[in-house]
Amino acid sequence: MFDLVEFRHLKYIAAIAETGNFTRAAERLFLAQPSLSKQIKELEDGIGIQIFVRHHDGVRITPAGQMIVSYAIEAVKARNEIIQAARAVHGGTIPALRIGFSCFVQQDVLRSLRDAYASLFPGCPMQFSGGDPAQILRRMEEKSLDAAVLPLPISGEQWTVDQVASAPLAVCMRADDPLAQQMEIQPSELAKRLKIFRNPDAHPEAHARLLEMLAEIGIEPEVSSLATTPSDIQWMVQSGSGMALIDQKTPLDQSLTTRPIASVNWTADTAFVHPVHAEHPSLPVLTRHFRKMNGIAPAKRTSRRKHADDLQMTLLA
Amino acid sequence: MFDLVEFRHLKYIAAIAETGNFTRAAERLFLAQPSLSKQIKELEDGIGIQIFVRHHDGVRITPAGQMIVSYAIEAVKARNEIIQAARAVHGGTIPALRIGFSCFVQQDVLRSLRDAYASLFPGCPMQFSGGDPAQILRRMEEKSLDAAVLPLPISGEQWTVDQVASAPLAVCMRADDPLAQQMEIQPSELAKRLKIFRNPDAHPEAHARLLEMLAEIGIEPEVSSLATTPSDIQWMVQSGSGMALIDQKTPLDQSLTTRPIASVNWTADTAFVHPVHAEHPSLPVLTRHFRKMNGIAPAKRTSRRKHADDLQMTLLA
DNA sequence: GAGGTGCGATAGCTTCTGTCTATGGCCGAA
DNA sequence: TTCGGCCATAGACAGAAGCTATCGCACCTC
Repeated sequence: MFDLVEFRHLKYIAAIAETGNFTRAAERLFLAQPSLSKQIKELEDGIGIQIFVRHHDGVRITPAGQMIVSYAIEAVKARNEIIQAARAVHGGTIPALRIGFSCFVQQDVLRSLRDAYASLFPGCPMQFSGGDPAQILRRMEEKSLDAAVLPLPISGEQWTVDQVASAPLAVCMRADDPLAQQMEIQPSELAKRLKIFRNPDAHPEAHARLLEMLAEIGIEPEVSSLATTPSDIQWMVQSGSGMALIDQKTPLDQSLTTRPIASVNWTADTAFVHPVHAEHPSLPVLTRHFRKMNGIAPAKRTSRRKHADDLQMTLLA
Repeated sequence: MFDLVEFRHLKYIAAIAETGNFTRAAERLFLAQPSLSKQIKELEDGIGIQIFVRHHDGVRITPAGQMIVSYAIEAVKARNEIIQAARAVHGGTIPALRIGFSCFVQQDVLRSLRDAYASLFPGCPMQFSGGDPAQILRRMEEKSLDAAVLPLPISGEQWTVDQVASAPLAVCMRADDPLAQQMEIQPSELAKRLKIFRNPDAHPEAHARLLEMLAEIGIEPEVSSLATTPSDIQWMVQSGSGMALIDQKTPLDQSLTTRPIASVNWTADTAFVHPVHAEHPSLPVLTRHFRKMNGIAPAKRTSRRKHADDLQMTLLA
């Protein structure tokens, strides 16, 4: 009974749903319209579900049909991508996936990426190479890297960006700093002490954005120390050169601590980035994988607060 | 080229992979062995991927084949479940999905569930009903509820449990409490002041687990106030009856605040639970949906700290 | 209201293909 | 050597998917 449903049908269903019209769907499928009608009718009868309601001016989709339509579109795309990727694996034409990453990206993110890749592309090698975001983007443009894990923001039409992690942005300071007695750091206090930054050349866009955000809460920091790695930053903070802003998940030296900034809710976000016109055959599958996660994730997305009060549920006792 | 691949093939591939043998797979599929051989051969030739390596004593799976095999198994199952569910929707035989929830579950989790259901089962009604976890489990056994969103732990062979949210477990206290000046609460201090608990009858397993965890860090609390809702707890804390442990995401009254417990990393986890032998036709699809999220999720799962810290334990709210 | 237009359904024929049975080749165990 | 297990090949056949031609229906225009 389920076996009546073949990919062929799913493709037809997707085309009909997208054109809203058997005739045009048939054209798009290079098929005669009666063939299409017949296939769909037999399918509907076979599985006992009416998918489309025929009108004189096209078709409407039933609720049950909508379920099938969404599924069909997804399923066909997934099939094609998997086969494409498996073909590449089989042909041995999968070169190592060359991933660039910033040393400011948390290791567990890289680990997750590695694990996901290993399970999706068994036996296919990866190469990781660290570097500045600016340099890594350049290397992706030169095609000496396939993809990267980088701190946001990354803008530009040429990049496909999927956020994969997010952590609060916090003030890093010495644990024995008097300010560490406070729960949160006030912007006014931060303004005087925030002096350690990443080298702006490493990720100009992120630096600019950070300064912009600081300006919004009235901070125009004196940028006096430039670091290139998280341990540089920690060393600088430790040696008393000032405070820094870091990803709260960064593993910290014992002598250091972090505090949130009062009245804001900033995050350090990390994304999986690759050129829109990807070259490496694994990228569509990987991207699909990430999108699924972010899609309609139940809970976990604190940013969903938007609908805070539209919640109306039938309460039964 | 992709269109050569039909569900029929995926079913065959899955059967061959599972039996390791064309002949037995053919039997299982009620098919003559040559038909199967021919189908697979044509498929392999068509898409240009060798999936199986034929030996005199059966078949091995190539790496590219492995990708396709895993995909095939998943895809066939997904198709069947979707059709099953759509059939139920179409037949109007989908009774309202009756969800029980504990009032200690954060609303955004319920909202996500509602949204996911609405998008997977357009037009199908839900009914929510609040209550104690113990009572809700009982009602699921009696089949007056289909599924529930509950704090972990939930054990027992009869339940299918999928974690859907997790938040740090924190100490809830008055904002003007002297201890609120501290960043973290030491277990020794907590021991004296922790007095407010959920009614143990509401979720005996969680209560027991909480006491066990507290014992591990040397706390044997005096359980002097019993609450049945988060607002009870907040009221009790506010009125000076002691401290409580709560999900850090709980919306707090202004006069209250939370602090982490020093040296541990406990979380309050929430799960989607239903009887293993589910009755409601949407449950396979919903569960599949949640599993996808949790599967190989790249980062985002703060609860993954387990690796770093054995002390981390699944807990209650 | 007559005729035109756009859409889907039906009928009948053709072609393709998935399945069957029968058989062959290969390898290892008895 | 022979037998048994396994997969591949060959040829026949039936069913299914496709095509063309045509119909029916609703709506629009004049």
